[in-house]
Amino acid sequence: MKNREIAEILSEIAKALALSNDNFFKIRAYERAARAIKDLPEDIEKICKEGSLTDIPGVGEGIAKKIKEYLETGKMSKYEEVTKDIPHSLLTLLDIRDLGSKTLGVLHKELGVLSLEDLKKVIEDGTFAKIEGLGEKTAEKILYNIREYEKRMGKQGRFLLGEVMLTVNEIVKKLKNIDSVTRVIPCGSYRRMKETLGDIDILVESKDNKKVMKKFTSFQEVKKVLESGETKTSVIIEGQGIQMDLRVVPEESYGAALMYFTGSKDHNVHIRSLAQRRGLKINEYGVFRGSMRIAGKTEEEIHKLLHLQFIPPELREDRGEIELAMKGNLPQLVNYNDIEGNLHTHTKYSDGENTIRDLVLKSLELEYSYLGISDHSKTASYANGLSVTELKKQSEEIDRLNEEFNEFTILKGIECDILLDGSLDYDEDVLSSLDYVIGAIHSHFKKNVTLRMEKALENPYLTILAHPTGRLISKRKGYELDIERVMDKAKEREKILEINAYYDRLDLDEHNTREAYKRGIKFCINTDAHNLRMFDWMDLGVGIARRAWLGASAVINTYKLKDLLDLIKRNG
DNA sequence: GCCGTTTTCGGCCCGACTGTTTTCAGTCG
Repeated sequence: MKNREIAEILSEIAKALALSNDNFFKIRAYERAARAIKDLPEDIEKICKEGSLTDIPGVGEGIAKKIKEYLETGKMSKYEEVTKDIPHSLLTLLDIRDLGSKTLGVLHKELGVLSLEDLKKVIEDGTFAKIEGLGEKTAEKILYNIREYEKRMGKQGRFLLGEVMLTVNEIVKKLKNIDSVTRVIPCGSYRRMKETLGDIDILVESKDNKKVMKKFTSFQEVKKVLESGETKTSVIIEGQGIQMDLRVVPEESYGAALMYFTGSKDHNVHIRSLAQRRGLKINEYGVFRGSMRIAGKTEEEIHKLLHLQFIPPELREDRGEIELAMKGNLPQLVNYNDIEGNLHTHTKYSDGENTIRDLVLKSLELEYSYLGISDHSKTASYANGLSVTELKKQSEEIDRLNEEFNEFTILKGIECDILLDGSLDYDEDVLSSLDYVIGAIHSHFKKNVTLRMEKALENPYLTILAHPTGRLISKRKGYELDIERVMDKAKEREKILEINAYYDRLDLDEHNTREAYKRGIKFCINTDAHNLRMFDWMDLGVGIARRAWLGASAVINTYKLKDLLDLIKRNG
């Protein structure tokens, strides 16, 4: 996939144009196209071959032609042209907070700044502060931001959703405890359930802005206050170093503020221009006709006023959801409370921390109606995989517990290693004694992974393929495999692909999930839980499913027990 | 450079905060 590569080039063109003071709207067009391509679910080369580049929102004839040129020749002449007199080292300086193209353009022109070293030098020798419009305070602020920039250089610069969830929950709880606060909702990419976040946006409903801001900035989690006004405050959070933006609005504006603060940016721009064409104006305080506010209290009433079906946050990416909402054709998405059970879980029998009973009680707390136990198979010695004898012992314990909890069902499963030759880790008679088998690759990531998976998918006993690409978001790229072939085989053999909601895996990701969904493949959302707390990651997996536009019928662990058994028995 | 429920030309979302200014430009989301 060259999506990221092309997005980066378009973004650099935008930066170069900005430094040359080119047309503002042209710059924005490049930025928008770059964002759309970076987050595109499909492979851009495939789209180009189909001749449908201009179907991408924000890509017109001009940019399509440039992308085509790049894919065919490996070069983009527009990029070469605009960066001819602007070194790459200058463009990267635009990633420093509060240093925009206007300021950097002046520094380049008047002080000859070309690099980070140059920039530091002109700040330290005082020439920076002498430029008209700048000053000591700005110099100090930029210097601080340079240090922060240097710290995150080389790092991804984004945070994992599952990683920031705890921090967010803590702070939401504290905010709710403030007297005048009536509602607190995390917005932004957090609410849209993107797998990684750049920052955290929190919306508060209160009549006493000053009090909220004062309390918030004094929370012990706050490391530095970037800015703080009547309605908006930005801080850096201790530990993770993530930025948190807090916005306070009154009740009558809460719906409009939710929409504004949830984004995405492109979705908002699209919605607002739609309103504009109807003679309306939308901002974070409401929908206005002239100076009259005619809506704003809830998101639902704003959608209704614009003749739009309600658009769930996870779809708000300007990928065609607005057009569908206009026609009332949005997909019915799987819901967070549709999940009936977790089928990929580990117990003390292998490398989990809890007993089967503990997991049953946790499942009951979550109002699940069944639970699948899937400890590791015998070859997975590093994870204390189960011998045939141990598996039998576990089976007997499950029988006893099933009698004890008669309204609830525990299913017998296994996370079975797919071996080097593509075979499964137990004999047929063992596999056939189980309710279902999850196949997983845990070793030899570079050896014939595609072939091994294909062979495993042909095995009649395999039910579900675990974490199909093997990636770890922040650490490991994944197996060397042809995921398209694996998807085709899964479809052919009617096998189920797992959406593994372990916070660092999130595998399949939303793009592959959407591709597989288009093929008519079914999924199972699991948390791969090794302890009770990990059960709470289920929402991450449902978030991926929703972002990939999946309906509940594509997710087998939303089925009632009987339907689930029908499916996996037929399958296994 | 993109785009169309007044348009294939002439628009392009909207507002908060800060610092350097005496009314606003730059940056951000």
